[in-house]
Amino acid sequence: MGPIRNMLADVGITEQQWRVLRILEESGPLDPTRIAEQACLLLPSLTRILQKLDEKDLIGREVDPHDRRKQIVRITAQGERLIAENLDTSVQLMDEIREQIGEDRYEMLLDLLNELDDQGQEVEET
Amino acid sequence: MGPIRNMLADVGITEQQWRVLRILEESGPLDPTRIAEQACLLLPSLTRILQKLDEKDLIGREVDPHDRRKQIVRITAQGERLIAENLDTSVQLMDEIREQIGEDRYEMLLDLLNELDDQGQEVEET
DNA sequence: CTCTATTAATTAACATGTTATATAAATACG
DNA sequence: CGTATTTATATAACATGTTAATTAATAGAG
Repeated sequence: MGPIRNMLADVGITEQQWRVLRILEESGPLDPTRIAEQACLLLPSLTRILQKLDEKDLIGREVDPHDRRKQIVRITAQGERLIAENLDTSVQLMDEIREQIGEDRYEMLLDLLNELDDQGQEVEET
Repeated sequence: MGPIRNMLADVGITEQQWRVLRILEESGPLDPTRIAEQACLLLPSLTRILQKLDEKDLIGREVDPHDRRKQIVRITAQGERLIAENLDTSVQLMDEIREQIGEDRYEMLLDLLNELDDQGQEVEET
């Protein structure tokens, strides 16, 4: 179990749920499609994750009054509290990982993964 | 859907099942623990994959006579035929991916991922 | 030799990945 | 205006990832 996964298990959420929460906290209210883009998740996965976060009262959802197909998802005060209580530890753990592999190598890895991801998108469009 | 996944879907197996089959074809009969190591799979996942491959008669299994806790898993003639009929296409598709990202970058990516794996770390974005 | 600890594999329970399909609402268009 | 198409989200069905618990067999200590 990764150290970050350990920490999150203690507060009862998964890595993806944490990821979605952080996106909502940083970017403000969003509709599911945009959350999925930012989190690199497919919509069926995101649907389930939002249902879990909703049950835990970490997010709230309203129908978009301008387009009733859409939702507006926003983090709750309780969700913000959960982030505030764990962000420092999370950042610290990420720093340790970056240190162990090396800052430059870490950046390179992220670049390569993004490049691979971009390529995957192109292939889909044919 | 990735191009390789597409090809495998046509013959009715998944990428992981293909991966396990190829390991058995290259390395010969193995016990599940060693297959899991080579395929970077956890044993519970491998257990299910072996069950599926067994149902499709692509592998066979016997109890190890020297240690009856262990199994000896081997690919069947039908499994070897499936690989023979698809290996060329698979290698071709992988070559295309390597070309698109670049040979040097591809090697670098594999190195970095192996390094991460050696450290027992995981790619976790906060 | 017996009892306990360890090992190999499986099962259970839950979360996510992936593709196909469904449903409702908005848009396009004749 | 009414119907066909598109868009946003959800559901279904199956495969895998992940951790804990279980079972059967072996190895080891006393």
